[in-house]
Amino acid sequence: MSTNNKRNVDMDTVDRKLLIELLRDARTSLRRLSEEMNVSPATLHNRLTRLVQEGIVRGFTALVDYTKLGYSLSAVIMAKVDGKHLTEFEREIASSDNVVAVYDVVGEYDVVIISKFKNVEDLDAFLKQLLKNPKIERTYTSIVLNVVKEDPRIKI
Amino acid sequence: MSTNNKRNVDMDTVDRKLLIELLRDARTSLRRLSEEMNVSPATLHNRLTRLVQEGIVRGFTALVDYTKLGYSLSAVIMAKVDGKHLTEFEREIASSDNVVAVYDVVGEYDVVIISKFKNVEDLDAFLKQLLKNPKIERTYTSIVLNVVKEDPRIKI
DNA sequence: AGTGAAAAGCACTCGTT
DNA sequence: AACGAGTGCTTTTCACT
Repeated sequence: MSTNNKRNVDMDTVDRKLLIELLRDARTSLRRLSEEMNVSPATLHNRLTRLVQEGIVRGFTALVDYTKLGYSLSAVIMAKVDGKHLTEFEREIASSDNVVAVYDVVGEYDVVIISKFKNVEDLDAFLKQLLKNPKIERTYTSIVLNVVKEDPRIKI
Repeated sequence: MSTNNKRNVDMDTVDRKLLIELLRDARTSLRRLSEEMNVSPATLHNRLTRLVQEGIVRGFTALVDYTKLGYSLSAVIMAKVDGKHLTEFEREIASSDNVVAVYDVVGEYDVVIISKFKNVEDLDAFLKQLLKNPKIERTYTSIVLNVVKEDPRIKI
């Protein structure tokens, strides 16, 4: 009954180096990279197309300092949810504009939600909306005082 | 004694639209965008340079499906840390290759850590290393069974 | 699957307003 | 601060291997 159809993929040195460089700077030019790597630009273009098609690369984005845009408030919310409705609840919560991450976890709680807000009112409204959901048995909210690190990149 | 020198910045419609488009696709061309927006490519180029200089844009990256690269294990770790050493501890933990996020929170715990691993052994080693740190009074680890959502982009 | 070559597209700079 | 135009890069395609 798992819906997880992900599989690990063969990646050679070229794919790996390409991925590392795009993680470092998504706007870098394939041409310059191709010179460094002693392959043709066309090859890198093909490799990148394949990485995107296979879903290894989900897209390219700008990393933004949200505090400078007024999103000064983050929250880590843990919730215990009625098992029958967990998947539905997660889908619901993941579609929210304020939510950057949703993790299905094991332990005292079932879901961990990372969310961002412009002010206390917005966070309050989000939490109130959440709490009136009858699928939720219990929540624990940690208000984030300081985002020490937030970077989707890990060393691959 | 705050080290938070972040400030909110004036962003007009052009900045905002540029940012939204780069969040959507960081490899998009400024020229095409400039046509959509009825400004010159040179203006967009200047705007983007300014956004980067001001630190609103921290960089550009590829969004990667880490499960497809073998990082099938994530963990949400909460820690209660001796107050005197909190900042030092956070700096330490944030520099780890396996850590994508570190949040300074208020409540029962002081720090929330989001981390990724290839296997149970690596997670185990990370946790053991963490637990032998005398600054830590208490931890709570939630093993992530499923990453429902993980996307640094919020609607701005 | 990788390549070179060519055409189309693009970034970046600078002088002008 | 925004622009237009020019120069040199870059992507993308495609026929060939």
